[in-house]
Amino acid sequence: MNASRTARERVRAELIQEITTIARRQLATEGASGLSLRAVARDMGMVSSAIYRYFPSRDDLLTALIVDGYNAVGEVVERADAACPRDDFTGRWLAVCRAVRDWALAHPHEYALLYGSPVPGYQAPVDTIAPATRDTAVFGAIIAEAHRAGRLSPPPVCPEPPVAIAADAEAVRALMPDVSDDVVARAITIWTGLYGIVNFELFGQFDNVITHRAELFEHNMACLAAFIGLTG
Amino acid sequence: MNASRTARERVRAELIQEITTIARRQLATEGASGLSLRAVARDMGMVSSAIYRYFPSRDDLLTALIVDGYNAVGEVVERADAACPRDDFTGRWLAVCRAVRDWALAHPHEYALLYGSPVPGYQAPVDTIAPATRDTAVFGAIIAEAHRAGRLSPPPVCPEPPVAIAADAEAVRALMPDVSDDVVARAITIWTGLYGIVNFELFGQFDNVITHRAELFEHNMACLAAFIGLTG
DNA sequence: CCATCGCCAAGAGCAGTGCTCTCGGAAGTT
DNA sequence: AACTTCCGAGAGCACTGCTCTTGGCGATGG
Repeated sequence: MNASRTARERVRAELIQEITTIARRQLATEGASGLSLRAVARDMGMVSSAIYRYFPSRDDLLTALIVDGYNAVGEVVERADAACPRDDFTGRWLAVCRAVRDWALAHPHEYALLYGSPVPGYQAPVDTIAPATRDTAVFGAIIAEAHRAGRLSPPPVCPEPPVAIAADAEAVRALMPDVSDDVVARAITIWTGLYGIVNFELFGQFDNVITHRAELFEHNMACLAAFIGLTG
Repeated sequence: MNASRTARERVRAELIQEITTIARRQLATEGASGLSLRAVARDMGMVSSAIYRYFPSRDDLLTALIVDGYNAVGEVVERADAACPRDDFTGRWLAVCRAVRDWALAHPHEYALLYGSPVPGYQAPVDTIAPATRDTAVFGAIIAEAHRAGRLSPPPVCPEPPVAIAADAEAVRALMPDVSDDVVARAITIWTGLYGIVNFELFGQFDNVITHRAELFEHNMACLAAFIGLTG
């Protein structure tokens, strides 16, 4: 029957859920390299080989955690954006920046798994691509809507973008239609700038140098907003 | 005698050198997590326990590689800067940016060890601090000398930096005397921006999105130079 | 209702890891 | 020549990811 089969499937799904939950807890305390299938099995009162019924390899478990992580940061970013007045574009940008940083500080090991050095030998499967673009889509929407509302006027400090990046810009424009190549390039600049400063804070480059990190971050993001020409 | 003692010391130093060389080769091919003391020992025809006479733990070997890595990128940056006319500040900035990116692309695993996710449980000892600031010192010098030469005029796009970061700015000013808090904040922005884009390129965030990476990088760095007000 | 098939936990086992300990020999010191 | 120090070798511990086999339990089909 379908019912019984779904019962089987249900307990299976629940076990998978429990495995990822325990794995995420381990990831949070030990870090990615300390994630051990055997330890997860021990925590569940199972034998290590049983785990392999649900995750064929450690990398598959990592993939599940990565997908969860991208979705978590994506959701946090979407919520932060949604909580802002639609026409406060600078506010929306700052809100999503704070959301990213706060989530990163709260889940440093998960963040490192997403945006840090890739695990050697690990090739991100296609399943991770879609969740990985959730936050980026929000950024793109903010820029696109600000542009459409006429609230985007980039100050003329940048040189003209080279023609070589026109093709890439065309692809990126899927996220933010109608903006110029110059704006696309600036968007990439502030996008990488956001994650660059979060990386430096989390990965230790600010140690012994910068102490008022929240204030610096806030100011930095405001400057990047001004750099791309967000007004208000 | 001193001579014999130094003979002992010399063969010891040579062995340490050989260990780090082999370890660096392994790091380049396998990545940090694939670095194995036993494999290094095998490559040297030693038994694994003998390695511990020279490096008390795997982390100590990692530390040696990290120090070497910081010095390598520091030297590359210094050379790139030194090859430029002293008063071509924009050119110097772009040259060091390219040097960082080229080195990162040539030594991805070493770069990841320096600027990627920290190895869990690994605490960078004080020995790594000084080498880690070699590249930063070059950046600071470029900004400072441009300011002194009157060739630094930041466009007025940024809000005023908050007073909270004044203390940090004072510390950073050791690298670039006499500049304003605003310039310090912008310097941090372009500094994190440089490594942010290199991180994204190396760690896979540009995959399936950006193909003309050298051109985008070049343009991006030129924009950051304009952002901090480098003229010429 | 019974036989069958498929899923799954358990255990043993392999090859590898970091690291510790002991032992014996060689090199340097007095 | 005796002694101390250093160092390589080997065995061993606890751990890892992963594979294979075994046996049982539950769902399925006749």
